[in-house]
Amino acid sequence: MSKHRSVTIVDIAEAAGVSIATVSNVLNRRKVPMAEETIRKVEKAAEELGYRRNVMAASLSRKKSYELGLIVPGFIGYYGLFAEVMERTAHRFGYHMSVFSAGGYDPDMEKRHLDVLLQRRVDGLFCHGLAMSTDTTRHIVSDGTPLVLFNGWNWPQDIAAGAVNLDFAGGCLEAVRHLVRQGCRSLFYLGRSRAHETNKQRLKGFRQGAAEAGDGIRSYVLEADPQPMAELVRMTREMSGDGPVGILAFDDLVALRFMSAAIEQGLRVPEEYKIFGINNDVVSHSCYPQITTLDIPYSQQARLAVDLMLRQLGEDEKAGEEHERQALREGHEIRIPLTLIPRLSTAAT
Amino acid sequence: MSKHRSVTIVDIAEAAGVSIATVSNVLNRRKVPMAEETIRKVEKAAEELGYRRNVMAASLSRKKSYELGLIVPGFIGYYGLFAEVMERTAHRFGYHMSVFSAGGYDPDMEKRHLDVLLQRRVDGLFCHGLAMSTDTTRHIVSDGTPLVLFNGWNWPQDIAAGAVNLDFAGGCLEAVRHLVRQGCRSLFYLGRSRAHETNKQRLKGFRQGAAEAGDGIRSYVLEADPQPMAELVRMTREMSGDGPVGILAFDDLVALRFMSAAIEQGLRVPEEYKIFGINNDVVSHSCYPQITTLDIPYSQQARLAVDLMLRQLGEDEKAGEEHERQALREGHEIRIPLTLIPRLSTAAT
DNA sequence: CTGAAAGCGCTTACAG
DNA sequence: CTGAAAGCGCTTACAG
Repeated sequence: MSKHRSVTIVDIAEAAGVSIATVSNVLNRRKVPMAEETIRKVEKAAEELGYRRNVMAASLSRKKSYELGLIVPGFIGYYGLFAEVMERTAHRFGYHMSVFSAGGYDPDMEKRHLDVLLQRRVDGLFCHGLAMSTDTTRHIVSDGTPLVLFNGWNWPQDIAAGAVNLDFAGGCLEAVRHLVRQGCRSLFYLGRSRAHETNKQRLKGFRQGAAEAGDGIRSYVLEADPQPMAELVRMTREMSGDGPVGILAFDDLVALRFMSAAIEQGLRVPEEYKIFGINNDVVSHSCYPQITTLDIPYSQQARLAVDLMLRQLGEDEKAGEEHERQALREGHEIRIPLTLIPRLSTAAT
Repeated sequence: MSKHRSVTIVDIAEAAGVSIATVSNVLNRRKVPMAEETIRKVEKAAEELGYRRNVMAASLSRKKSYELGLIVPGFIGYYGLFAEVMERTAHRFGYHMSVFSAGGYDPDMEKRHLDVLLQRRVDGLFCHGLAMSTDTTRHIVSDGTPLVLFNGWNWPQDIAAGAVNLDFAGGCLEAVRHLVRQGCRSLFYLGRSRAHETNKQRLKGFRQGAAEAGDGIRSYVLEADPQPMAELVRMTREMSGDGPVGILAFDDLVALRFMSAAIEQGLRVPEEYKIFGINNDVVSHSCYPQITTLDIPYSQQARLAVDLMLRQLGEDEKAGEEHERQALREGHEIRIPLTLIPRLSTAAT
C-alpha cells in the first residue's frame, strides 16, 4: 500500500468508473436507489485499494463529529472502570469517546480539557461534578454542546441536560443500618473531603443513619487522608465506647487500609471492629477478612448516561427505555441505587 | 454565543477587517512578518467572538491530525495508570491521545480498534504486544502509520518502530534471588497465561532464578486464574518441603489474594510463606503485611514511548535525550528496569 | 439511477 | 506585510 498518500474516494471513483458522489452513496449505504452492479463495482474497488474512510473529512462536511468527550477525576479505581465502560457503550452506538483525566479535582485542568474537547467539536460532553464554578462551566459550554453529568449534584438545569448519579446517600444510610444491626455501638465515617460532593453525599447518608440510630450510639466523622492510618485507628480506639466499632470508609481502598492498620495493632475484625467499604472493588474480596461493601452498577450508569445523551442528540431511536426501570428519576436527576454486599468484615458477633 | 453555528475564521476576518489567511497566520503565531496592529485586531476579534479553532478542519488541511492512538488490554491496574500517564505525556507535546481498551487480549477487538484509529488518521499508534497475528498487524498498519510497542516482545522490525518494554525477566530474577536470600526453600510462580508475553517474561526470570538457586531449592509453576485461591494455597502446602515457601505472584493483586487465602488457612506471613508481588500497586502497601513488590516506572516508560514516536514523526527537537539514561537499549527494544521494594511480606525469619 | 457542484473550516504556497 | 486561490477528503441537495 502507498506509504504516504492514503486512498480516497477519488481513487475508488476512478477505479470503479463512477463519480465520487456515487462512491459516497454506496459506502455509506444510503437509502437512495442504486444499481446492483454499481454497488458491486464500488465495493470491490474499495476493498482492493484498501480504502479507509477519513473521519475528519466526513465529520467536517457532515457537521457532526460522532465524537463524545468524557472527563473523569482519574483512571484509578471507580472512575477508570467507568471510563472503560463508557467508551465501550458509546462505541456500540457509533460514537468515539475521548477521555480525559482531570488529575483529581483540578479546575484548571478541567478547563483546559473542556476547551480541547470543544475544539474537537465533540457532539456531547460527559463530566463528573466539576470543581470549577458553574459560571465558568456555563460560559464554556454556552455554545450549545449538550452536557450530561455523572455524580454531580446541585447543578443548574440550564447547564446540564441531566445528571446520572449514584445514590451514595441512600447507600450509606443502608450501610449504617447494617452496622447497627450487626451490633456496632460506635460509628465512624472515614471521609475524603477532596472528593467534594461524592463525599458530602456519603456523609449525608451517614448522618441520617446515625440520627436514626439514636443517642445510644455515638458517631464521628474523620478525614481519612492527611494522617497515617495507624494514627486514625488510635483515634477511633480512644473515641469509641464499649462494644463493637463500626467503620464506614469512603471506599474499599480506604477500608482496606484502615483494616490493615487495625489488624496490625492487634484489633480483631469483625469482633471488635466492623468495616464497611464502597465500590465492590476487586480488592474488597481479595483480602482477609473480605470487606462488606456497596456494589456500583457501572454498566447501568454508563448506559443511562449515554441514553440521556442520545436523546439530546436527537437519536431517540437508539436510546433505550427499559434501562430506567431500576433507577429513580427526580427532576433532571436520575438516581441509581447501590447494592449492599455483606461479607465477613461486618459479620455479627 | 450562537446556539447553532460556531464562529469561524471568516467571522473573525470580517470583524477585524482582514483576510482569513491573515487570521490564520495570527492565530497560529506563524513566523511571517505581521503588523502589530493587525495582530491586535485579530486577537481582539477572536477573543470577543469566543472563537474556538475547529480541529477537524485544521487537521484535514494540514494533513496531520496531532492525534495518537493507544490500545491497552484494559483500564484496570497497571494499564489504566499507564494510559493516564500516556495521555498526559502526549498532551504535553501537543498531541491528543485516543485510548482504547482491547477487552483483555481479544484479537477481534484489537482489529476493530486499530481500524477506527486509522480511520481517524492518527499520526501514530501505541500498542501492547497484540494478541492478533503479526501478519494481520502488518497488513493493517501497512499504510505507514508509525507503530510503537510497549511490553511487546519478538516483533519484527518492519512492523514497529520500536518497543519500550518493562524488564519483567530481570525483575523476576531479582525477585527470586531475594526470596532465596530471605530463606525460602521452595519457590512458586503464580502465573497468568492469558497475559501472554508479559507472563512468559516473568516466567523466564523465575526459571533463571530457580536454576541459579540450585537443586537444594524446589521450584514450581502454577496458574493463578482458574481455581480458587484456597485450592492453590493447599497445593503449595502439599508440594513444598521444609522451610519457608516463596511465592512470586503475577502481580500485587494475585499476591494479595494468595496471601489472604493463606492467612485464612492459618498460615503465617512472612514466617512460613514469603510473598512477592509485581507493580507496586497501591494495594501492595494498603494491606497487612505489606507486600514486597517491583516498582514500575510508569512515567519513564510513557516518556520513552512518546519520545520514540516523536522521532518517528520527525519532531526530534521535542524528543528528549536524557530519558534513556536509566534504560537499556538493545536493537530496537528499550528495556526498563524495575526496582525491588522490600516489605514485611518477605522479611527474613 | 447517477453525477456536477457547492460547501464544511481550515492551511499553505504564492503573488503582490 | 497582506490577500486571493487552491486544496484537504468528504457529504449533500439538486438536476438530469
